[in-house]
Amino acid sequence: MSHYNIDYVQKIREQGYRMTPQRQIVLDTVCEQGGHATASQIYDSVNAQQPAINRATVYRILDFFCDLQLVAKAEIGGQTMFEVVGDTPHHHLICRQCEQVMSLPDYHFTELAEHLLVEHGFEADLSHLAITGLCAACRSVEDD
Amino acid sequence: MSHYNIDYVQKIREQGYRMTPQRQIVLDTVCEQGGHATASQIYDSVNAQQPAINRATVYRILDFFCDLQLVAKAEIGGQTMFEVVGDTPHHHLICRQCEQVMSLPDYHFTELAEHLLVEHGFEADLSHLAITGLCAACRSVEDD
DNA sequence: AACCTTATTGCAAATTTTTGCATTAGCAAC
DNA sequence: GTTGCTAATGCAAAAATTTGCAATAAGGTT
Ligand SMILES: [Zn+2]
Ligand SMILES: [Zn+2]
Ligand SMILES: [Zn+2]
Ligand SMILES: [Zn+2]
Repeated sequence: MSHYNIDYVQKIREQGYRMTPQRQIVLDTVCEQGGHATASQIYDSVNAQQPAINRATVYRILDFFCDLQLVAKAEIGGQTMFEVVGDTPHHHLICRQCEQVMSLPDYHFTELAEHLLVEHGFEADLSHLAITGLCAACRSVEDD
Repeated sequence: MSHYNIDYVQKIREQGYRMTPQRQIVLDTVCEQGGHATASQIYDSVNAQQPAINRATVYRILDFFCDLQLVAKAEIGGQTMFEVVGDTPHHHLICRQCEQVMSLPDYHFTELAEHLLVEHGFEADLSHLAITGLCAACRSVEDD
């Protein structure tokens, strides 16, 4: 999952914010991570490359990227995870029993998005939802 | 929002867990709070009544109630909020611009739940979702 | 290239949340 | 009512996250 196809620098500047080396490194790191990573994991990785970058800075940058929707945050298995908002938006179904995490392409939610827009005028960011519940396997066990 | 109409004691015991005075007080407190409250706010309130109850205990109990689905947790406005799962399940639409929080009855999501069940065998807990996006008011401003 | 405005950073401290472990106390069985 | 098993609590320390503030630097302007 790379970010090089989005003009994130422009996206940052056109809102009056600034691009900094710290932000560049954090963004690169989140991208390299590929899947989901916690803030702490991302900090560790950033720290390994650039020990001078402060922990608070990394946390603030992750927050900032979420606001700009360059990065998505979701609670998965009791942990807050970060992931680049890439070219393939997706959602997750998380089993509360076996903790399994399934991924799901986002077209399943277009109907819902449409509904929220038409009936509530609300333009939902359905780019990375984490929904908990019981997976098929765990459901059949519960039926005993 | 009261919990006195659910047999939460049975729900706890039938899973092999125990009812304790600490759990009783935390549950009462979450109910009294009415709407959403952070773990810290709940601790403060518990602490005011029973200073002997430890902070870690309150955090563990909130987590426990979430697992049992007596309490729902959701990220709202950048904060993790707790709320009793009452007799009227609902969801929230949170505007990323003006931070406004709207409530929504849960029947809007039955279609989605159905879909996830039929196509993915996944029984979603759609009891308290928090969806971010842009509200109608903020959308019309952006169109300028 | 020098200058200005103010967004961003680093630092240190505060706050919040999690964790390991010894002790306590539910509650089921007798 | 006593006993026994083990879930749950308190405590203290660790880890994670947030915050206030002075110093720094991005990037638009001259
Ligand atoms: Zn994901
Ligand atoms: Zn499962
Ligand atoms: Zn709610
Ligand atoms: Zn709004």
